[in-house]
Amino acid sequence: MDLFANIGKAVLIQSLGLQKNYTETASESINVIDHDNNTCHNCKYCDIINSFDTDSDTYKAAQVICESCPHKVLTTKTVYKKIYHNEKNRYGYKPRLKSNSIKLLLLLHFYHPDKFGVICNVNSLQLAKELGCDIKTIFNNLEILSRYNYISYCKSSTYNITVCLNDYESYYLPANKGGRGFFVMSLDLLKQIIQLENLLTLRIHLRELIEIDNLNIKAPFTAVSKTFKEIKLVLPDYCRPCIIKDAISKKSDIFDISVNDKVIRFEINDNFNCRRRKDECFNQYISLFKEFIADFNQTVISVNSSNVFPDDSFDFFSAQNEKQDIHFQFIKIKDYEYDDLAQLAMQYSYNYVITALSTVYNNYILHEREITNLGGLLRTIIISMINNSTGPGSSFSTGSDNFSAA
DNA sequence: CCAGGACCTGCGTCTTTTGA
DNA sequence: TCAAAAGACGCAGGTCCTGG
Repeated sequence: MDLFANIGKAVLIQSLGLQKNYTETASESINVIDHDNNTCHNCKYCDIINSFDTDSDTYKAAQVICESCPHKVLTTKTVYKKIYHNEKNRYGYKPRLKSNSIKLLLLLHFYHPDKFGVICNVNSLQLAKELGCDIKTIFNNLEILSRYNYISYCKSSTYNITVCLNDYESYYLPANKGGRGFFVMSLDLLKQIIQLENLLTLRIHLRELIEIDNLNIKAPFTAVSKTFKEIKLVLPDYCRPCIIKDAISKKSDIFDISVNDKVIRFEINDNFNCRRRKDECFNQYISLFKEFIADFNQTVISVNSSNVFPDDSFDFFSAQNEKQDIHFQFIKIKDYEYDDLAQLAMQYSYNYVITALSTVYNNYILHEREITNLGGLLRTIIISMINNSTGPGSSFSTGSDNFSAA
């Protein structure tokens, strides 16, 4: 399982149920020419503005002249704009899902889908274990997800299934090509979400997570406030305030929820603020890799001069066994390649990347074979390690990986 | 297959809000 | 201020989900 998964917002919102349509009046202050002052009072064009019909050519001509008048005085005016919100138009429609279907859909995203959204040979027993439900429930919900067009799936053996996340390719499209963005979910957050038993609690939590994520694009946000009315818009009709109250009274580690009067405030626990968490994590990985490479190159110097080999759990120096007097090379990594390394570590864990790097070292760098795309090469190696299960074990139980899932 | 529970719908009744 | 409209609540009964 991956440590982070990208989940399309359109799909997620459809699964939670579309918000009822509503209109919002937005106000905006704009600068306009103030004709009600002493300089204007003796002007012909001001007189026209005040007396002629706004549609007339004379009025429009006067407007143009006023616009470039050196004596003009500006004032601010508030204008109101009606904004229509229609999620069905924005995100498309699929039927609203129940608790286990939502959780299963999220969970599937963590089994490294390829770029088309295809996930091969997922063990359904493991899915059941992750969700804490019966395997029958897994198959029942796969059937529901498939019937509602969220996924396509088939059994590849008694317990293994192969899945395609139907809308996966649209997750990464820009807005003008129909992309609606994706939510970056950490494995930790998923585990918390799975703990939520009440369906409405689940829906409200996911909605607020998306909301905070959307706000985070512009500036860092840690809390949102909602009225009961606003929450009701995203829930089925029968959800009266008392039912919502009941749903938000269920404790979770994700949000600190406080209610006063008619406003409910959702304060997110920093550990689950994924976008911030991800940036932090990304930077930590970059410095970790830089540190590793610097240390490694130091080691190379002493290995080449003294022929004393360090304990090397990642097999960087295994070539010593095959050939005496080997001259070990430095690893040179460009700045943008560190970004790729960090990206891979986020997805597959630090240890996988270092193990893959040792393979590259032995097969490319020592043989002075040219590497055109280090990131791509490492990814290919990691994927084949995962498929053959020869990787460094479970990606979230390794010691050097302690901040990736914290 | 089916019992039991979660989730949802419709309806009567009561309360609050709206707007003339 | 008051009546109509909208909202809230609880209940009965239906549908869907879960797991033996």
